[in-house]
Amino acid sequence: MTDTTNPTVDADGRMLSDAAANLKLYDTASHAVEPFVPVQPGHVGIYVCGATVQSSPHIGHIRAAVAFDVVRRWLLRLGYTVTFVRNVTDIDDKILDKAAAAGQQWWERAYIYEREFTEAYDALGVLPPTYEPRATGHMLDMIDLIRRILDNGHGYMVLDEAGNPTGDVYFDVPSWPRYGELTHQKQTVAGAETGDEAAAVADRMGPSVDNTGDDKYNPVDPADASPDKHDPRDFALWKRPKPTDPPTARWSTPFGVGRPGWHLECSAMSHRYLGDEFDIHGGGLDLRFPHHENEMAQSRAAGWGFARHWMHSAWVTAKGEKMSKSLGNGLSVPAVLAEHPAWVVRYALGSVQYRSMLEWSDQTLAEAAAAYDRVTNFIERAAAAIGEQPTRDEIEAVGADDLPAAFVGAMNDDFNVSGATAAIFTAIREGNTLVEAVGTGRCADLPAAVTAAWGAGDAAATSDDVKAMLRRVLVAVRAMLDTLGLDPLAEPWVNGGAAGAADGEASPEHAALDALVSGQLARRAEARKARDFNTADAIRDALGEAGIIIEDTPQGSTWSLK
RNA sequence: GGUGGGUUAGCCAAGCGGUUAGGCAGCGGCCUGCAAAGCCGUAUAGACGAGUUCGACUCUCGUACCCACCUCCA
Repeated sequence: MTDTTNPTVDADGRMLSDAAANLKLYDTASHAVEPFVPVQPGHVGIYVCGATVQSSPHIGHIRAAVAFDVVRRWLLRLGYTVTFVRNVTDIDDKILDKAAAAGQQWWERAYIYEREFTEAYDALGVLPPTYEPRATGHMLDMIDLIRRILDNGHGYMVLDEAGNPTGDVYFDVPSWPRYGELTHQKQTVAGAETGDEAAAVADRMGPSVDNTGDDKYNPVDPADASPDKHDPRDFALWKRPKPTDPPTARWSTPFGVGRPGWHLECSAMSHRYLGDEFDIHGGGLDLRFPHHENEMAQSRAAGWGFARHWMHSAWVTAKGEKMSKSLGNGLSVPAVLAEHPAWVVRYALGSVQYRSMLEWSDQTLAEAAAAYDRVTNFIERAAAAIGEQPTRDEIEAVGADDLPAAFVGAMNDDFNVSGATAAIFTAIREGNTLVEAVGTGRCADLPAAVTAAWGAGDAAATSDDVKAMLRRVLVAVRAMLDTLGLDPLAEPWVNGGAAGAADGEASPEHAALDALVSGQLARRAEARKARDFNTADAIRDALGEAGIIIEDTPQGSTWSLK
């Protein structure tokens, strides 16, 4: 059934939405928002740098994961198939050091924190990656990559006096004139040499070094400058063991015994799962330089096209400071989830565009909690008004072209989630108007904006027409929320204490509570009917004391947990 | 010093050369026995200085301030 002449249909016959043609991304390398064109029509390959599993995840780590989860979910809505790779760095100096200090095996520590990260991702509705490679599982890929770089003349081994490999292998930065093409850092100290394009570009932008050749703002620490390096910019591809490294952290290679350099891992793993050239490489902003610059140099020096677009997510700040600087103060994900519902945390993390700094504060969380109430109130009221709650299958099947244009435009504009959220709230407001119309039976005089957006044609006004409109709003709202990972009736929220299990089976506890509360509500309804408001208010107050909130509607009273 | 990002009303946060962003908080109204929820309306903006323009928050230049990254080991 595949129509290979139609570029909007991929190899699996999956339809790409019309909206997919308008997706634009900011690219770190070009510093511009530009149209997204995939390497392979209908398919997107993404590699995101995952965690170095050395300690518990904090809110800053998870923000990046949520940001790229939204990227992935929107690409899926657009109709793309997506191969999403997020690695685990499970061998690293810090892991070795911290494990040794804690009396752990390094792999023991890595596994413990890898599980914590996985639990955090799951709790916040971050979809599992298509592949989640560990660095230690890809030694052969790394060795192959080093060999390619050496063969191409862009790296060198450090030999001992007897001419044997020491285990140190460096990337030869001066041999790669395109070095700096991602972050455009100033590359030369002694002035631009001929042929160094990046340096020439950098030099045109202005000098970074004073007349004496010193750079007081960026001094090179002599202790860090290995005498084996040919150039101070060269970075390690492979590292000989430190005396303190345990025997289990040493791998034999043609270049000597040792372990991988940090940058090498991601180049090797991204190539294994995504091939020579792929669409998007993401990560936290602090990875731009040197990590991603070096990855790019390595992979391209190995002869691969590597990533076409670079996306970097910004910080979470606390009191204006980058989160990582204020660690140890209860902002680990488990600590935050102990105090706030997961949905609220996810909303707060995803409430601004990925390139904007996100200030983490009580107010951020309070606004997210208010958003939760507004969203779930609408979803419950709308479902009650139309007599059903659309299934998850129906929500997931909604394509980008069926969503409000304002939402699509915002998401296509480099994932402007603020604009997208505005579209959701606008739809909720219009949906609430329809809920009122159904409840009161006054269906004749709906606002023109509402019928224009959700009506099926002429401005008919029967109750069934209004319900049909409301159903469209409800499906669209939930699908938009789902694109942000926030449909309250999706996993993991639906079983995680979210109110209103309208789509699923109620828990036994909920059923028991419902029976008890319903009895009280029946008593109260009788009291109200008899205009005995003292009794009615007393019942409401008593339930309120127990954390149960009563709301009176034209269809009767409902309850929910505070 | 280099590189990148930013400065929008009480707070958070968008689009847009002239037409309501959105949310939270506030105020007025409707609905309600009273609430809650919801709906309608509404005040307070665009760091500063110049320029382009019939018109700039939006474009250009400059200034100030804030934040981050800067060479294995975020």
